[in-house]
Amino acid sequence: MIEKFTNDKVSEILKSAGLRLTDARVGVLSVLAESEGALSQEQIAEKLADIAPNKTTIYRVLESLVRKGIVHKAFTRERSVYFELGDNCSEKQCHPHFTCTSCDRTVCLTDVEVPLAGIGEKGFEIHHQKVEIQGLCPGCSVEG
Amino acid sequence: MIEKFTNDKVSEILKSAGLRLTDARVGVLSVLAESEGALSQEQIAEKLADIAPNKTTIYRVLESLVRKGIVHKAFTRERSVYFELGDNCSEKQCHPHFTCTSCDRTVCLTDVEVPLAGIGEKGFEIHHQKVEIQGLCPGCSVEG
DNA sequence: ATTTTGTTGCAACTGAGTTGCATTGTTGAT
DNA sequence: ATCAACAATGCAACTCAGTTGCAACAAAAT
Repeated sequence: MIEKFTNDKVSEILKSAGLRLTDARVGVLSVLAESEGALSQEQIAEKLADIAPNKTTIYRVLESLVRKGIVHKAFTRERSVYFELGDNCSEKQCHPHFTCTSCDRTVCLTDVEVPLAGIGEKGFEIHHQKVEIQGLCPGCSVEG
Repeated sequence: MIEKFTNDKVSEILKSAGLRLTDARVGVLSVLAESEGALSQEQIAEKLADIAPNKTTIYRVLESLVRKGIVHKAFTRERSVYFELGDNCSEKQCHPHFTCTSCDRTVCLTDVEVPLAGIGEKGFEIHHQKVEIQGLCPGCSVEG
């Protein structure tokens, strides 16, 4: 598997965003870069057991990264927020997320495009459009 | 303003869903029917001050209504879930919700259609697609 | 090296939503 | 109308993701 982000790349991202280079930030960003899908604070904490940052720190790191647009809040499940890198999203739209109601897994549909809602002429200015889909994933729809 | 649902209509909906007719259920359903937008448990409780059902009851009523598809979880904001009637949604898609990042209001775009993601040939079976939009509402985008 | 300023850890807190259980209300059969 | 069966309710205690205040600390600028 190809490392999406080298350590140098992570440093560069943080620097150019005007964020200080700290172990926690590098850790969180690396974990998100290596993950297939979005992760909750708890999942990030598990993967950072070696540097074991406090959960408050992880939340604050995520907050700073979200503010800079580097990380997105992908969706909320079971009362927890799931975070992911914003690099698989176009300017105004995140890739859709599909959650299977049978096997309960969530999949990132990074190659799927859904057009922006046509609400420009009504005076709305779209900054960000998010699509969430529920249904049966390929595996479960065959079995059913 | 036109009452969307008469009391008889509410009774009928509950009966045909196989749900018992109780004060709490009629209350919650009426409140949602009369509301412009989605409401949280707390907002529903405020509007039901006359019958003052316990918050547990409201959560359980909402759960039963969601299970029957009468009510939808529209979106999550500030860690609370907002509920609305499912009657402004087509079979497989809810109307989009727009949240203004300036005035912080959320608007139901009931007349806006966004096509379903084209993921059928990949084996996904879409049951429900939800669209959330952030940006500036007509009022705020003029001022800015 | 020192100052400035942003970051971290800790412990205590918040509050939306949940759970178990005793009580009450709805419904359908008699 | 009465009653049994079962579903719905209220209450109090709980859960747990996320937040807050503050003191200690570390990164970057001088």
